[in-house]
Amino acid sequence: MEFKEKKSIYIQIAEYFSDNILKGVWQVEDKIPSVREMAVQLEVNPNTVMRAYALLQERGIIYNKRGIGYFLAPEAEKEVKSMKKDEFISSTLPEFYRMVRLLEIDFEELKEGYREFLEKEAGHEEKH
Amino acid sequence: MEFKEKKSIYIQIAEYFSDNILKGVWQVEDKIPSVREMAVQLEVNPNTVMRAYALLQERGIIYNKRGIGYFLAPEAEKEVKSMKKDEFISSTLPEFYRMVRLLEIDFEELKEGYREFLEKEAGHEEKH
Amino acid sequence: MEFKEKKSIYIQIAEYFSDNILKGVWQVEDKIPSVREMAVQLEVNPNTVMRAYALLQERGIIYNKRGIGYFLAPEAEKEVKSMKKDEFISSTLPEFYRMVRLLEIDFEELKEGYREFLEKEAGHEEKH
Amino acid sequence: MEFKEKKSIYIQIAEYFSDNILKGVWQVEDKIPSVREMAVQLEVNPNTVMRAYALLQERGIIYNKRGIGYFLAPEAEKEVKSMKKDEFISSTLPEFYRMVRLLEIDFEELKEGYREFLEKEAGHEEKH
DNA sequence: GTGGTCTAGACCACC
DNA sequence: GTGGTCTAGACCACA
Repeated sequence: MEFKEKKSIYIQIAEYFSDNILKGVWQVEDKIPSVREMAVQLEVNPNTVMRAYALLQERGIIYNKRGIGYFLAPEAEKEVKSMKKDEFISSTLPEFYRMVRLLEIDFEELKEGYREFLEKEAGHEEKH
Repeated sequence: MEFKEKKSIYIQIAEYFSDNILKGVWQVEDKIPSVREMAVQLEVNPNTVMRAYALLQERGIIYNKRGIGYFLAPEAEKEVKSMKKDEFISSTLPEFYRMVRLLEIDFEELKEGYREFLEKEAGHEEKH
Repeated sequence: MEFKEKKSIYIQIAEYFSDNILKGVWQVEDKIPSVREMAVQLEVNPNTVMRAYALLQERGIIYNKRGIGYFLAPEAEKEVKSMKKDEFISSTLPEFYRMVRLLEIDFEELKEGYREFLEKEAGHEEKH
Repeated sequence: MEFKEKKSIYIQIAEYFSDNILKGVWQVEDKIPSVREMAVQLEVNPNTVMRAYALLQERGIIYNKRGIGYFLAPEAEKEVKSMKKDEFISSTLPEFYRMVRLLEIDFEELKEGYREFLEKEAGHEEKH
């Protein structure tokens, strides 16, 4: 996994989990990798993974069984979805509209671009 | 002018200028307020304004006449537009598509939302 | 390290790094001293060091790993060399030619002077 | 006359005078243009011209007859020459040697470049 | 008046 | 520990 420059790493890790839950890759009650394991895999400081897990736990997406590990919460998918939706409405969408307006971009172009985006992603999926 | 919590102030100041240039509020060769003046007006430290101006100068949006002040560069509008477009394509748009896809949002809804956004903005303009 | 009066300190710090890279003292991927550390060592304010580092980063000579520190960029030497060469051609050389011409200096003398300069520098190196 | 970005304007004005004296364009005891006249001609603030004249006077290159104007000092050429030589030795030359060494430039190339520089300048002179 | 540099010291997010 | 941002206040050169 590669990290983008701008966002903090622990946020990107948390998003990686959220996205996979939303995509249905992981199922409720699954055990998720331990902090140490994840840290090695991502080549990241364990503290950073810890922080990502703490964030997810705080939002009710995962929970902890002491001495055993972290698990996906029963409500995980619902939580993630509502969280993402809030984020989309309060942050992504306004910024998007603002830019479209400033740059006088045609909405139809964007629709076309989205179609291409979906195709490209479908291509990626097949690879796995 | 109010500042958002997350973005650094000097970035927001720079964006405030960029946006106004794009909106045609300011014209090429206009003198922009002095560092100190702007600092008083925005209730921030002069250093912070200085930093915003330095950023804008570096990007060719404003230029300096020594001992006199800062002025909008001839290429200001072109520079801002190309800069914003790059940002949109490399950052805003991918994030937007990603979210739309994850949340399985209908594109027609967004189009409708955009129409409302424009109306709301038009309302704001009239107030001034 | 001593600073000259005329040039700003942060520029001199940046040049100190550039020169050392060009001389091969530092190698690609080396970690460079932290901002605070450097500030103590040079007896300047951390902000001043920060400014120098920001300048070097902007020019692609160093890069940052968040929470860890600054490192020499893979392209550091190439960047520095092309930068210095540009500076030499656009600034140092024309000024030099202009002065030589005005003062009607013999080029052979300068060649001799350069030989002495190299010897003197070699002497300095041995001291270390 | 156009001014370079980096050097302060009043220094550039002073250098413009020095250079012309050294080139023999102006002769001892010539009256030089009044501050106001010069300011209009150069499209510059009179204060700036004043500062340049003050600098030249301080160095014994021009002198002032009250109510009449500024004149080239008898020793003007000698003064300028010694001043420039000092500047060359203490500033231009060391910087030049330093760069030549860092960039590992061949001295013969520079000699060739100087020949071209002289030819180009000769061309310019003829135009006048 | 203008910008530009620097210090001292604080606070924050991140790893 | 790391960088990054910001404030307050000072001083300087320049037009």
